[in-house]
Amino acid sequence: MKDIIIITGQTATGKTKLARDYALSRDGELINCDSRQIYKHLTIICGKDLNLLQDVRIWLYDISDPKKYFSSYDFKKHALFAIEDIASRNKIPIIVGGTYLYLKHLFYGIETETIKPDWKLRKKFEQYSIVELQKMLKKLSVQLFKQLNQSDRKNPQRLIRKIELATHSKAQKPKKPSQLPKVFNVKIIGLRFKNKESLRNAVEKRVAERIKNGAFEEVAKLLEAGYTKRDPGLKTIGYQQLIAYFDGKLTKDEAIDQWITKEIQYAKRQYTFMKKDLNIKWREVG
RNA sequence: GCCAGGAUAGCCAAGGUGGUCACGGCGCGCGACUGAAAAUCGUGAGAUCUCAGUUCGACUCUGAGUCCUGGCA
Repeated sequence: MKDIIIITGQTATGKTKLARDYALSRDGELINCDSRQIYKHLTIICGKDLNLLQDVRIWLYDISDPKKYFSSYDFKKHALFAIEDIASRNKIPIIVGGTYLYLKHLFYGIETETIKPDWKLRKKFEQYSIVELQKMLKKLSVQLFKQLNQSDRKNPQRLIRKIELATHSKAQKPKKPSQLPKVFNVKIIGLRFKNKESLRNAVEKRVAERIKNGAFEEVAKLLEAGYTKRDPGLKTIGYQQLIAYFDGKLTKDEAIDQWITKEIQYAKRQYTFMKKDLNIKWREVG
């Protein structure tokens, strides 16, 4: 059995640093599993720590354009390739990042993964109301609608995805999902904060640092280059708030406060999602 | 000091010829989430400035007080 180490957990817990330590001490290579660090040009606000990683190889960094959508399926494909490459050279793959959906997809697979996004369809239904989307889905497949929980029934993104599945299921039968081969001995480490205070402290400190490092300048440059708040890569905490500031919708202080708040809320959501995975071994920080 | 306006949850804020559980938004708590996930969504707990009066009943009307905002001095 070959070892593979996963380092995930809440934002701002120091995952990258821990991953680097492992990579150095156990001769490993990193695979990024942070849905934002996938993107080129997003550096300061999403915290690519290039200094920390000078002596370690990292995969899946800066591989997609912020205007392009990058899915958990895309991640899985790239990650499987990297894992195989790393392991074939007898090094240890170390996956690091807080995007649990990506990990979930990689480890446990997704049954409907062969039905790919239909952008024309998504575009079309974007403007539909919840009620209209629900009607549409019920018309196509009462079954799929019934399987949705209370929350998903009012979630436009998920309703649209289900409509997508319903309209394409006839043409493409889902094959067996591919996922991480069982030959690996997987160790998942999750980092989480001891309490709310330590989380808030860490986030505040990190935001202040990123502002000092040029967060505002980074956003200005992206806007100048033609990126907008609607681009997949920029639908990201930090960028959204600073863009609102540049648009005159928020004051500087409001933008910074909201950035911090959203980051804290995100950390909470991450843990809510991850704690259901009993394979994660938790370590507290803060 | 005078005139005018205002005081509703941690913050912003609607309301009604006086009558069951006072509209929302943000934040906060909890949760969902199988090709958008730093996304998207569900759900819960929080309030009528103080005192007195009118009334069967006042957050809503009257009076006094306190505080805030603008104008005049």
